[in-house]
Amino acid sequence: MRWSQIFIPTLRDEPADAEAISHKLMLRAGLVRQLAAGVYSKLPLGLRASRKVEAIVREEMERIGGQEFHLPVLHPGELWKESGRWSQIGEEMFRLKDRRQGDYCLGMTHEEVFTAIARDELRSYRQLPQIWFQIQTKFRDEARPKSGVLRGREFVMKDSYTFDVDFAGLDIGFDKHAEAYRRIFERCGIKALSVQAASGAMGGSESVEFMSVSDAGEDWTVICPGCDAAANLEKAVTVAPEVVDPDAEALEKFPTPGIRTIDALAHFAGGAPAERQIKTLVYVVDDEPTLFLLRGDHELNEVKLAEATGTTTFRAATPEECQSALGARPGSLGAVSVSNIPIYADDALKGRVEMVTGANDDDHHFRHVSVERDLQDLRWVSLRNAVEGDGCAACGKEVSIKKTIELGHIFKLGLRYSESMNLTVLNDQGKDVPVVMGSYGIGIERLVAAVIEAYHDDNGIVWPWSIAPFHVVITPISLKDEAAVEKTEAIYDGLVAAGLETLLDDRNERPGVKFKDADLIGIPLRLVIGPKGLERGMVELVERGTSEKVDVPYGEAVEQVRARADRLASAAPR
RNA sequence: CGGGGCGUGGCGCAGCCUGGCUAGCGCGCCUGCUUUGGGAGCAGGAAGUCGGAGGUUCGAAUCCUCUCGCCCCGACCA
Repeated sequence: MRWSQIFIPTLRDEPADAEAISHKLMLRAGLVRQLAAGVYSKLPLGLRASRKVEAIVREEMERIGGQEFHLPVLHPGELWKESGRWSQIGEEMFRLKDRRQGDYCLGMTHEEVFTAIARDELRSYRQLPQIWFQIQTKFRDEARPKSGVLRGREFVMKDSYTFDVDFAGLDIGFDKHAEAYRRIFERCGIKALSVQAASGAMGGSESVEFMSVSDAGEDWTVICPGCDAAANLEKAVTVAPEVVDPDAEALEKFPTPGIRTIDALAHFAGGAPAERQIKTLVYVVDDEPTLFLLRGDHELNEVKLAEATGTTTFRAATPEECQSALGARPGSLGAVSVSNIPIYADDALKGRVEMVTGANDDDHHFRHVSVERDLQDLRWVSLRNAVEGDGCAACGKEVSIKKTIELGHIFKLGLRYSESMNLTVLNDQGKDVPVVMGSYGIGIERLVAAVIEAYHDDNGIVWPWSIAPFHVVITPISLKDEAAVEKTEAIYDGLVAAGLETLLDDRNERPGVKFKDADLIGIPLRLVIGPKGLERGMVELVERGTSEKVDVPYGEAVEQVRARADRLASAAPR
């Protein structure tokens, strides 16, 4: 490909609207352009990179027996009403009406459609297992699109679905996907952690996320350096460093005028540091006031709250509701002697004595509180967010908490969709049984962006070989010397013939411009052909990643590039 | 949805508070000449409904009202 024949609108200035590095570079290198919030057009270079990722994904899906489909993006609302998600999902779904006022939506995921196909076509356990996948556009009306294509409202996803007659089959399909995903990310050059995750509204029993550590990420992942375990902060259960309490004394109420916060009480004479306080939070759970107790310096995790209570219908109580439930307003709330309200307590409070907590009497607190002595009917659960310094629940080693990009997510759905949508097959006993499903996704553009987050320097993108939109860029220093041009063309033809995706920078630009652009768009190998070298019969081969330069004889150029290419290509697994 | 910020030639910005000639600057773009190993120089040139609507005023990019869009923080996130 000649540079003059491919549209690569590079930008000198940093786009004002971009914050994330990958976002800036995707715009600057002419990979994408924004159409609306969270909606991006792929330009030729961006499309080439995406296609590389898609090809890897496709190969690995086929390796585990996946069969490629291509489903509609326009879905009848009826289908989503069957699964129940038409009403479950809120504003995140793009909905529309056809001319007859029928409900439709744009697919945000494809469980419903794949399940409908399976329901219509699968009759017998003998047809199972099936692994079905597609690479298709999804639409999600995100509340806050951000960071370029990292969180878009329209994006391409590889989604796949497994159909099995039993849960043992699901486990196999799930493990196959985990292995395929591991290979996909590795081939893309990404170190992806597999992370225990909350299933959310997706339903199902188990889910694993594939995370890439990056400041541009939006998820927090708790990582244990000892046993290699990792979990999403939403789910991670860790052990707080032990606190040594003094001997228990008798419960005592004391006045705390104007003290409303943990922090204020920590600085109040006669108060206590945050880790010696009990934080009492009141939520309305399924219309019932409910207490949640945490150590003063710990944060409530609402995903865990949902898990503990078994419902997603909850909200923080208003001050008025606190008043009517406990007799005091926020700032003076506590659980001492409370018995008519369900109380969930975070594990970190177990066995603690000499604590301070609200007295359910405005401007008063209790001190010398012994948790197990003074609080009744506690339901012990993990409620808090893990924090740095906590110990791994498995091996005890201190965990770290890192920002990560969610590249993939795999779910054991179980019977969630087969039951609601009536997908059954006959088993070997001739009995109708619901099909056991799994669902698995990888965001294509997000993966491209994550690669850029991981592979760039001050001058631009540094593509790994496997995803580079071109392998080699030829940079002629001058187009004036006809003999040099002829030699350049000969090398170009040779590289193309050798099967290398080669970009010939035939633009009549000054060398500096060409070098800058070549670095910016991140092509792994650059071949510089200029008068200086040609005088000596040499051309210069430069590696983008290492900046390593070698002079190679003109006559060996194609061969040498090929050798270098083979080395770069084999550095990543195939 | 709460909070903050920003919309001025293709890109990056100034001007706005304190209203006033033909709305500036850098980059890019076009033409010509010179140049050509890390974003060239000179000369000439094209290009802007100042996001939109309404209002105040003799006069609005500038003041007021409404509205649309985009970015960031948070909430949310199959």
